[in-house]
Amino acid sequence: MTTMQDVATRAKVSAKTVSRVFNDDPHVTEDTRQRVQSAMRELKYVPNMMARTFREGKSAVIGIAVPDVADPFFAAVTKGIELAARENDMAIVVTSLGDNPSLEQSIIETTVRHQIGGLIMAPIADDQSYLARWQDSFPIVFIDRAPSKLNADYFVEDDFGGAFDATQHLIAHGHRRVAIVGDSTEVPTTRLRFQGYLAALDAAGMEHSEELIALGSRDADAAAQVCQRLLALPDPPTAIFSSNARFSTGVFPALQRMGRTDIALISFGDFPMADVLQPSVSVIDQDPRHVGRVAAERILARIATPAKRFRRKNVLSVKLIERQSCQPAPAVAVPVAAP
Amino acid sequence: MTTMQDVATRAKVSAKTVSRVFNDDPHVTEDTRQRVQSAMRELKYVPNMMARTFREGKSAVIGIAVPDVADPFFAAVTKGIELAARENDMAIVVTSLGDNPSLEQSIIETTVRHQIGGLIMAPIADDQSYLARWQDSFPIVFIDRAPSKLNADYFVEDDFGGAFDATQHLIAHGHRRVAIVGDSTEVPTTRLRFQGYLAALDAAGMEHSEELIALGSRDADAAAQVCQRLLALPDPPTAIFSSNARFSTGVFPALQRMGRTDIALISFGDFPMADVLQPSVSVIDQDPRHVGRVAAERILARIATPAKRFRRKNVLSVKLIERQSCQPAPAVAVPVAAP
DNA sequence: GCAAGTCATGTCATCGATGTCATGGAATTC
DNA sequence: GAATTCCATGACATCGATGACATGACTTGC
Repeated sequence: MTTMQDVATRAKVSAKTVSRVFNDDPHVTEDTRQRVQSAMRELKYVPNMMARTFREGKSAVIGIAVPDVADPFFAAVTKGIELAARENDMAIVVTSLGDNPSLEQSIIETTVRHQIGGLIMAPIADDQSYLARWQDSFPIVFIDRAPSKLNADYFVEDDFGGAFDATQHLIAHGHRRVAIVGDSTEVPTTRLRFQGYLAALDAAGMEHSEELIALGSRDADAAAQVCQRLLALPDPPTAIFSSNARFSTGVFPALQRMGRTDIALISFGDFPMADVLQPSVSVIDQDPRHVGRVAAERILARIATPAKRFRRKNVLSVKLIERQSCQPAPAVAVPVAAP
Repeated sequence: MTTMQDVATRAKVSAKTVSRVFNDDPHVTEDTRQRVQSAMRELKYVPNMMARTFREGKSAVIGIAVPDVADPFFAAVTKGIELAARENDMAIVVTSLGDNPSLEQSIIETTVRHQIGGLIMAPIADDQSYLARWQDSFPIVFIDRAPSKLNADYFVEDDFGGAFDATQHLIAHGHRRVAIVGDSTEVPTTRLRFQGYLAALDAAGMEHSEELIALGSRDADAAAQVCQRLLALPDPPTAIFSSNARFSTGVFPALQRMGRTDIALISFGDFPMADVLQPSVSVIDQDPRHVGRVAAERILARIATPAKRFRRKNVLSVKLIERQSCQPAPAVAVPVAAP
């Protein structure tokens, strides 16, 4: 690895002058500039990022911590962050938090040791107070879920509104028995989506029925089983609102295996191939790439102007993509007594 | 940020002694050890990774460069690398190379500035000779494609064998008109898959027909159009071998839009939801997570034992996952003259 | 013609952790 | 009791880039 000193020696100047040339300092004569530049070329000089940022005390790296980098949603978020970061010459270090909330803190602390210049995370635990002491070292932005027990910037989707729209969409198609499938309401995101669901039923003057509320599944497989149970009810749902994309990839095949593609389905969160399934699945799209971009831009803005004030809470709108999975409910939805 | 010096001052020792305590050096009395440790706790000391690795000249970070982090295949590879890296206390910095080969070098050079401890990349250009000068600074491992004009470790899937198996599978189901859709044969991976395709036809004693070779598409959309053209032929294919997963996500919907789900399809590379599409798509599975893991393990092994010799070329086996998309060819495959 | 200003370049210190060597006291050996 | 070894600890230099400040040459103004 050639250093500035190597280049300096070759160009017969001091290391400082090489630094000046490298950083386009105007106080260098054209002559020396030429000499230094050709020395750099000959020695194939590549700056040691780490030395620079070590000195600055802050690296040109944005840390990203999400539940799972391989999840299509977070992979797209990562892409969005990466593109925005690269435009500003920053790199990204990525970490998966997994699904064990108790590991969150130690994973984050490991990431933080790398002297990151900013952190973007989608939390999985319900207490981020441990991050407080880093807040004045580098900006922290939360995505997907708001932080708990910590004041920090966050960008979340409009969970309530999206769920409301999704449910309303089903109702508008004539469905009166609408089930909701999702994970635990202890997850704030899910709680909001559940509230949106209830609000939409309420707005339509409908009662919600406890048996159609199937929250608390752990994963896509569990969600699939829950569907079976729902459809076995005496008075089964004609439509299902899947409150997250990961579960939808379990719910859809389950419906298919049971031969019940007549059941309407709408998913909070788009997922791969949703548009080419039979029937294609209507979704509430969250535009993950955009989420990543705005989060990254906030980090960059906070780095550039630390004093400036920004809005902490940011709700990103979602939009309903209508496909085929929400056909009208069968005309004879209510069991009628024999005439 | 509290430094070792801060801790030292508080514990009334030198920074060096704090360093010793931190690194479990036995030459410290129990008494001082206690004092230092409590000082560390009180000040919430967290080591400055960057200072350490700057001194060492090499960071505890593995660089990953793939065409697109959001692509499900590479997202899964990344996950595999991450898991293996984390077990060894290494972080990962991820970069997307995009699809413009001429940018590869500059993107990689930007990544390299971060003093990475190793590099795992899936190249997109056809010349990696520019990496030669870093080869003795840190280990480099290629995945998915072998490097060009550079000697380095690589782990590739069995492109030839997988393509052979896929094609043979179609033939075994009675197909005699088997088309291949893919990108340019300038891509080594594609070239090998094409050769596997030809070899399988040959092994079955079949001639290949030029009109069924539809290579050179740029993206999934182009591949979709190519399918239309294929099916419009006077003597159209009854089966299609899609030589990469990304294109399959274009080919499948195209067949569906044309109402030609009777056409058999097999994809080199699994893709999300392939198992729940109608019909579900048979694929050659590459196990991306495993690819990531073995690549990371090689990097770690090279770091741990630089002198040891390893096998450069590593071909990972692939396996055929049979689903529904390869039904037998229609019995009346050849147009017959009216009796 | 000389003081003040301008400008190219260099010297030194710094960021935090740690390897190298020095120091000085205690323990051990003959 | 003197010589030797051991051991805890500290002082200093180091990694590479760069900010603060110094230096010395040359220009400008009156």
